[in-house]
Amino acid sequence: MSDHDQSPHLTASSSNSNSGDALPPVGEHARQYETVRNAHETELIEDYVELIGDLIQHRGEARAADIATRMGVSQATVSKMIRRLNELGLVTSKPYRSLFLTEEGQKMAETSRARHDIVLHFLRALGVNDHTARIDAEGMEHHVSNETLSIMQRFIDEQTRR
Amino acid sequence: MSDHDQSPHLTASSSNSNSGDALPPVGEHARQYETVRNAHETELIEDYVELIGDLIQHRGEARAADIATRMGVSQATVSKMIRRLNELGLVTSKPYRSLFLTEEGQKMAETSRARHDIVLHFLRALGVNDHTARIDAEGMEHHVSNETLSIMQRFIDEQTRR
DNA sequence: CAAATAGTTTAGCCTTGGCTAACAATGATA
DNA sequence: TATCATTGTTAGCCAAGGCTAAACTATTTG
Repeated sequence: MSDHDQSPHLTASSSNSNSGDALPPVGEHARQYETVRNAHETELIEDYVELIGDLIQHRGEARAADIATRMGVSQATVSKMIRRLNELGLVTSKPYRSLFLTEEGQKMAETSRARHDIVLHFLRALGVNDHTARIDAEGMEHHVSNETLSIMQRFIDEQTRR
Repeated sequence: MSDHDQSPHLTASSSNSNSGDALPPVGEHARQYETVRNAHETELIEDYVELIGDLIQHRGEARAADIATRMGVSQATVSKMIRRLNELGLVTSKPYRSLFLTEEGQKMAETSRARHDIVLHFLRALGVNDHTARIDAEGMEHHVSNETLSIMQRFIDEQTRR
C-alpha cells in the first residue's frame, strides 16, 4: 500500500550537480518535518525565557509591559504566556509583581542566549551585515543543531584568530 | 526537544567581546520578532508547496496520501491544507484527483527549492554531516535573508572551486 | 490621602494546524 | 459487474498564540 517506496529516480535535472536532488526516503523525510514541528513548539517559549533573562540581567527586572513592547505584542498576550511559563515551571510570579526565572528557566535562558550569540557571531564572521545578521539569527537559532553550532563556533574562532 | 544533541558548551563565554550584548533599541527588537512571526505564517505553506513541486517533478504527480506520509501528518490535515492552498491560488485541484501547482505555486516552489538547496549545500560545505545538514536546512531555510543566502552561495562556490 | 495614571489580569473572540471518526469516490480484481 | 481496499473529504474536537475590551491593582502625584 504505502509502499510506493523510494523509486530509484535518477536525478532528472542532473544539471544541479548533487545528491540532494532525489527525494529522501519516506521515513526520514517525515522525521525531518517532525523535528521542525517540534522546534516550533518550543521556539516561542525559548524566546520569552531568553528575553526575560536578558531583561533581568540588563534592567534588573522583567516586567510584562517591557516584554510586550519588546516582543511587539499586546500585554494580554504576554500575560497569558506568563501563565504558561509558570505552568511549565520556567518562571515564578506573584500577581502584579515582576517575574523571576526558576532554576530551569535560567538554564534555558543561558542555553538560548549562548546559541543565539554563536549564530549571530557566525553570521557576522561570514560577512553578513549587522542588521541582517540580527534578524536572521533570531529566526535561525532554534533550528541549528549542536553539531552545526560547534562547527560555527570553530569557524568564528578561526576567523577572529587572524 | 532537540534529539540530535550532544556536545558540551564551553563556548558562550568567549563571545562576550561584543556590542551584541546590550539590548537592542525597543523598536528594532520588536521588528526582529515580528519578522520571525511573519516567517512562521508562510513557512508551512512554503513547505507544502515545495513538497508538492518535488513530488510532481520526481514522481510525475502529487497525491494527498504521499504528502501525508512524507510530512508525517494525517490525510485529513493534508486535505484541509490543500483547500487553503487552493484559496491562496497556489494549487488547483479537483476532488479525488491529483494536484497541480498554479503558475504562482510553481514560482514559490522554485524559490523555496533554490533556497533550501543553497542552505543545504552551504551546511555541507561548512563540514556538517549530511544527515544533520538536512534536518537543519529544513528548519533554517525560511529564516535566511537574501543577503545571507548570497553570501552562502559565494562560500559554496569558493569551497568547491578548490 | 485621594485621584489619576500606569501596569496587570481576565474574559471572550479568532485563526491555524493538528487530530479521529465517519463517510464518499475511485479503481482493481474476483 | 459487484465488491472491497485505497484514497480523499467532511465534521467536529483541541491547543496555541494572537487580539480587544473591561476589570482590577499598584504607584505617582496633586
